[in-house]
Amino acid sequence: MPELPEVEVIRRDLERDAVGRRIKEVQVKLPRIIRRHKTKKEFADALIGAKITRIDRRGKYILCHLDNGNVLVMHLGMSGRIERSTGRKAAEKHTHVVLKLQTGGELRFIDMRQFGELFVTAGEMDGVKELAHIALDPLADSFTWQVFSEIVSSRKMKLKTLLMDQKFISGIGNIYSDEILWAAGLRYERPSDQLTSQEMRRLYRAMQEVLQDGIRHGGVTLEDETYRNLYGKQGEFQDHLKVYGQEGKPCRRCRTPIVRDRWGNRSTYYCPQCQV
DNA sequence: GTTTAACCCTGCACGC
DNA sequence: TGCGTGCAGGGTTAAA
Repeated sequence: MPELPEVEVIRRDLERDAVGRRIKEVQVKLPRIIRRHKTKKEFADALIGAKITRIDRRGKYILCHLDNGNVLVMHLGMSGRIERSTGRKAAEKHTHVVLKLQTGGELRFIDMRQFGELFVTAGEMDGVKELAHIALDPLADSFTWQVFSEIVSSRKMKLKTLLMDQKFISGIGNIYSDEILWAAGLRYERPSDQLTSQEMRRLYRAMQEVLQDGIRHGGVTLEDETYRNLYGKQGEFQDHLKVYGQEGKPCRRCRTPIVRDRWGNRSTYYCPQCQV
């Protein structure tokens, strides 16, 4: 569920609240979450005593840079979240990893569906090798209209597949891809190499605007309430969704009922009238 | 190169 | 009440 905007909201929270703090103790309650490591000890030893110096984001991955040269990489999967706690409140169900901080308090990794993961790796000059396949961030300054245009037009893929493919564009998932395509007035199955230059510009602008809007509204918290920010607050962008989850409701542009298609094993929502 | 399906997982809704 | 089934979905992988 967490996509680029939700992850960015958490990144900003962590930047405010975790940078400068030292990790005192690491508890791993579910080894599956640190599946890239052979043992809990290997994971914990790479973290204990280290100070968090910077928080970055690469697509849907959060990168906590440490003063020992390591990087703690976190992916929230579908239902993961990170909670800042004083440590006094009992850990809620599905709390799988706890990082206790030297100055008090702790960071808890909570994930009902266990698709999320944490791992520690050596930081390198040009990033983290495990994330080498993750494409440029669509909100990065270097992700220009020209770069986007080249990515889209040089492939023959359905637009939604392309938007969601982390190798080409990072951070977009099922919810935001539907919203971006609605904002651009384009159908999810349109071949990426057959857009007019006007359509291409609309798609680029829609991508930037929808993602920024998502961040501004604190991300999307659906009815399952799995997504919260670092302090447990829900997002508000679900109240601004134009198509995702809006099946049968009138399109905000043309009043035509929004349609839901089963596409692969995902749902996709669109307006059959104004998305062409 | 691109598409499709299966897999991982839990909670919930639904039908019988 | 209780059981089985299907669904939600991100990323990876294998097969088509």
